[in-house]
Amino acid sequence: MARYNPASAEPKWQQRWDDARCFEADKDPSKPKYYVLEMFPYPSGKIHIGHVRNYAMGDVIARFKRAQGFDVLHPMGWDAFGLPAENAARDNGGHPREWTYGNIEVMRGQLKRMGLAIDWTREFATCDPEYYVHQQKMFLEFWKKGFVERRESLVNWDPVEMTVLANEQVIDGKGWRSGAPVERKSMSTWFFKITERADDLLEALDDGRLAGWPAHVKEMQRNWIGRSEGLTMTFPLSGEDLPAEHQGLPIYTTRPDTLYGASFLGIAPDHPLAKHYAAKDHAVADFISECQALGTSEADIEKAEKKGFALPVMGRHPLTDEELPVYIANFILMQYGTGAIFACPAHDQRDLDFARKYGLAVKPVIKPKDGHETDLKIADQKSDPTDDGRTEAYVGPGTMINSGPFDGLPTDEALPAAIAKIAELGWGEGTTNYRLRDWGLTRQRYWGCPVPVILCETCGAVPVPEDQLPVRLPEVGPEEFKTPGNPLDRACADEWRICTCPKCGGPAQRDTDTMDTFVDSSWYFARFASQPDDKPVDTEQADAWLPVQQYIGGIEHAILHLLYARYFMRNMKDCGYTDVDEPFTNLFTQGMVTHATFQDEDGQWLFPEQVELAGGKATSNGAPVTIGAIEKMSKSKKNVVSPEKIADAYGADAARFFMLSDSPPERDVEWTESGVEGAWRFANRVYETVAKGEGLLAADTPIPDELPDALKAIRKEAHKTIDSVTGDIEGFRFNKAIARLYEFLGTLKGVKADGDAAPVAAEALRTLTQLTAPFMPHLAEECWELLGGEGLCCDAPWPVVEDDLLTDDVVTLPVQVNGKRRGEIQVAPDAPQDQVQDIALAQADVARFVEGKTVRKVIVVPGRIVNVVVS
RNA sequence: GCGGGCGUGGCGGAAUUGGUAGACGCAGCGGACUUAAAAUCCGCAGCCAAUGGCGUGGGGGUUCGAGUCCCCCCGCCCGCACCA
Repeated sequence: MARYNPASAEPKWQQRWDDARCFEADKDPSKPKYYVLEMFPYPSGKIHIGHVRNYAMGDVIARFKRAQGFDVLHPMGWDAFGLPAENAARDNGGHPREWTYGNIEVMRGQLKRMGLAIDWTREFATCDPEYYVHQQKMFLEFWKKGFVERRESLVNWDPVEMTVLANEQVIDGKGWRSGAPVERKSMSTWFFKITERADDLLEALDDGRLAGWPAHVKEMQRNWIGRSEGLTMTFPLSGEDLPAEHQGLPIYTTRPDTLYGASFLGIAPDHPLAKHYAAKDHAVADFISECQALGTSEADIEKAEKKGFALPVMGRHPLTDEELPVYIANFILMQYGTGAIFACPAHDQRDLDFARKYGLAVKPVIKPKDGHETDLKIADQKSDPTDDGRTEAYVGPGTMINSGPFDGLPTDEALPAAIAKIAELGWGEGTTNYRLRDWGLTRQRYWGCPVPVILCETCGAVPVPEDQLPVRLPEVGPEEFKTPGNPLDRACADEWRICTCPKCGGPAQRDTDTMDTFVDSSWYFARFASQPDDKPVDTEQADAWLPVQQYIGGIEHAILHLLYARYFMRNMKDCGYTDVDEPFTNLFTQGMVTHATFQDEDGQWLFPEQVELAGGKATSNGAPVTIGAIEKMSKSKKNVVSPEKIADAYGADAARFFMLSDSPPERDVEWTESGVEGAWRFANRVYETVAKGEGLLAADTPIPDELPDALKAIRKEAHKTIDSVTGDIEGFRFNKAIARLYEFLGTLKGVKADGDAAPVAAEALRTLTQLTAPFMPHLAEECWELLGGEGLCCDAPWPVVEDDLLTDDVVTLPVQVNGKRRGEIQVAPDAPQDQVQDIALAQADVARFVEGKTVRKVIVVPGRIVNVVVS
């Protein structure tokens, strides 16, 4: 018998699908719409196996939903702007554009080889001017509406990439790509005012709008937004040379209840007041630079010593009139709150550490709840009679003491009372604070979407008139990419950059910044749904598809991309482009593909294909090889496999199938050669099993109502398999769906396909083929053709379960004696309890353990289990 | 430190959510076919002192019955991290 040959079958069916335009969306308005999307790839050069897993998952959903009668949108495109293209031009010559489009060309071919059910008519790259022209238009619209603004601010400057980074792109004080320590620099750049939408972005996480998102992703976004309720209040300051603007110090606190425990005020090293004194006093300036050198990049910041510098000013407590010293303190962040705090050492650990170091007062104002009594000893201390000398701050709830009018109140009541009191006295008000910062959206790079703005000496920033859009990137020579920095800022771009102001006609320059690539990816999914020439989307058309019902991608985008896209969608809604605010109804974050690592005797990493595995030992050309940890595939450790080589050896179907078969999709999966071989074996067994029923579907014989038990059992298995595979696909349990397919294939092992058995075999083999189709679409078409099915398998409607075939006539019940399994009985599923009980007690294995004992109770759980309790 | 998640055979993982623990796959072992090997097919397979006992990181509890629920402990992973 001929074996299944993916090398010829796969291209053949891909061509047929193409010719029939099977996967183009929007063909049948009578069908319900379903939009499934995987995060689009960056055109780095070639597809890696992680892409295969990602797109295989989306493809299962796309094909499954299509078979279920949905009009499915499953598009593909390219997240094509970004720094690697410039780096490639720097290292290898050429232009970022050539590199990018060349890579797209290659990767498109590789993706097509996977046989994905994609509507390629909607493909675009974000570096296409036809795409970014609309992004520029929206930018200007957002600007007009006040969603975006240009402002002077301290930015995160990556000295290696020579560009600004968003806060989200700074990891441990280092650039997320370069790894270089980030510097702080003052610049005029553009910001999306995402903090204005912080509340709505936060609320949607909890109000059911994102019910289809994993809890941990929502939790990460919640933490990232970091909303806190508190009090902003101003402490009066007095001291030498204090300019008017510093005669009050605004601070932010989430613990206004501890206000009576204040013993000093603290400001961040880069606070304006600190700078004021730094200008006059070298000691202050030295201390500030010392703090900045320490930076936020210290890994063990937890242990970093609290340090401070006392300023020649005094604060006054508005409630108690006490004098409070003012310190520059290294643990205060300018970016959070007002960059200044009041410190209550008794009830904040950092404040306490600081107070102990500098001998400042520690005054408890909260009496801990019962059980914490020992935490508060009123001891004799010289500095403060209420200080008991402890080094651990009490941060829990309790009852207010030493707090004037608040004495006796529980802390949760003292908190709003303190805010009300301060507000009443006019010293401050209750405020909400966010950890989230506005999104600095521009980069000082060439290969990005140009900011469509002209900077005029007299008019300031002026929008490029709409009829002049898109502002295209100017052509610059390949040598420009060998120089660090932004070519748009250099003489090579003068012809483009130097222009006249559209407003006053005077001399002006273009903004040489380009947009962060996260802007490009914040709305691409909408453009997939609708791509008119004259506007970003046609609202009606886009909203017919949006929101994306199922979005699939890596957990690494849990914060950045997914938060930005949610934000951007809201801006688009306010501009009337859509009625949708949440772009992704259901989100699935898939795990990574990992692989064992191999090292030779010299510690050099080896590619998997350089290693022979036999009997648990690994060798390379006879030399011993150490098998290392199973890790995320990375070029540096060479633990990578090429999807192309796998497709050559086993076919795309086997690769896709194995990716989904071994682990739950949200977890990491280890790529193994033996695993993909298992998938290959499965494909062949399916083909050989189906081959027994050649032409059966063409015969189209009805299944008789009365069947022999053996044939009825096959029908039951088929329908149970339809039921479980359908549920497992819907629930993203692809590994379980595949286990069911293996099982079903096992039951069909010796199946007869002729005579009386033919109609049942036809149904069973058709079922096997169709249930396998979302995972192994090429094989399924080959089987479908073999069976004589009508048209293409991918067009056939999903099999429907006959419910009466899901129930059994006889069920096997385990029987326990005192909770231990002793035997089993066979009864009708609806047998009366006392009958089941009698049968159970009569069963020989059970009787043996009951003999000589008293039966106290018999528990019968219908259809499940029997438990006999004896003593 | 805070937040989230997890811990089941040699490995990846199932277990209808309180009801037969280990489905399915991988690796392993035995057999068939072959001169032989590969491939393929058939079978076995949690552990042990085996008609029984023990088993879901450890200890306790609730229950007729616990991988699943509750309490304590141990270990691992992820995110945030001097956020006032």
